[in-house]
Amino acid sequence: MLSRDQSVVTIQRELTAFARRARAAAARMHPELSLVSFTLLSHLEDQQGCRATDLAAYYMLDKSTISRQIAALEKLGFIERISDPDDHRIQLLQLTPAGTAKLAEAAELRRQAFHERLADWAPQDLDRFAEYLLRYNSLAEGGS
Amino acid sequence: MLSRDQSVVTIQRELTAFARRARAAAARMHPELSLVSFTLLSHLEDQQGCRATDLAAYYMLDKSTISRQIAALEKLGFIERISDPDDHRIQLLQLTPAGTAKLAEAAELRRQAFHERLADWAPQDLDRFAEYLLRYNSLAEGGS
DNA sequence: CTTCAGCGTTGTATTCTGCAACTGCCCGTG
DNA sequence: CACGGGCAGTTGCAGAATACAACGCTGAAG
Repeated sequence: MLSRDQSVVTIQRELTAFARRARAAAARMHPELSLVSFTLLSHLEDQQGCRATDLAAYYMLDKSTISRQIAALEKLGFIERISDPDDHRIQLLQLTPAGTAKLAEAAELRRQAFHERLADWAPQDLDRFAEYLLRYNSLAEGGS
Repeated sequence: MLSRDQSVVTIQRELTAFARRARAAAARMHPELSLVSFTLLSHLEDQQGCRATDLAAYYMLDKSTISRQIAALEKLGFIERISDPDDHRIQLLQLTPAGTAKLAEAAELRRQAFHERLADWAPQDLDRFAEYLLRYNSLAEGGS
């Protein structure tokens, strides 16, 4: 077994390597939907809609970046803005049917790719890997 | 236990979420060294030097992108190019002492952050998580 | 009413990235 | 030996993503 420090270094290195390739890999899988767009749509689906500021906070992006991404996605017809009647500063962002469909299509491509890559894994290993990632990311949510 | 499909979907989602934040997180940790620069330097250290083309292939980046990154890192004095005497097309890229020091400094910051985040984990879980990531990435190396 | 804070947009500059064209070099074939 | 093809790397160019700062609008607190 690796020492604690070796394990941490390995985890760090491998997660970084993955992150480094994720953008290009996502772009190859579905050229029309960048990694950012894809994750934003996913988030909207999971959350059943949310505000632009929430997206910015969650993904550590500037609100201006989100604003432009949102504008592009709206122009494509994938999301719509619903003004909050109580507070006109707030826009609730939601997926349109077209956006839901597009997201499902991209997600299916990704799902297939992941399934292929993980085809050889034992179910127990998959389960544990998923659990570890969840645990890691839940810790990361608060800060760095 | 989760079903195989649930596990795969979770792995996909969580890896993507991590990738989405990695750049910003890395930028906050050491503003002088972008995620790309950091990973390139790390790769050079691990491999004891390699060619620009190898970096491009490994990280799925265009060779022009690598070329520019390399040029910037050379200008900063972090790497040096050594022409292969047998084949003048080839440049062996290597870390300079300054590059090694800079990398160590950034790596230490990252290592601390990871250690903190993983402080609560049992050694066995760390070991398995590291193993899973290695296994996943080694499969990914060839293609998507 | 006035001031302040929160949400979102827009202007501007920087950085990253890919594609295509180009140079220089190596190697195999005729 | 000359030539053509292929590999390594660079550069010109354009597009996208991003951050920072300044602004406008709205709501809330005093």
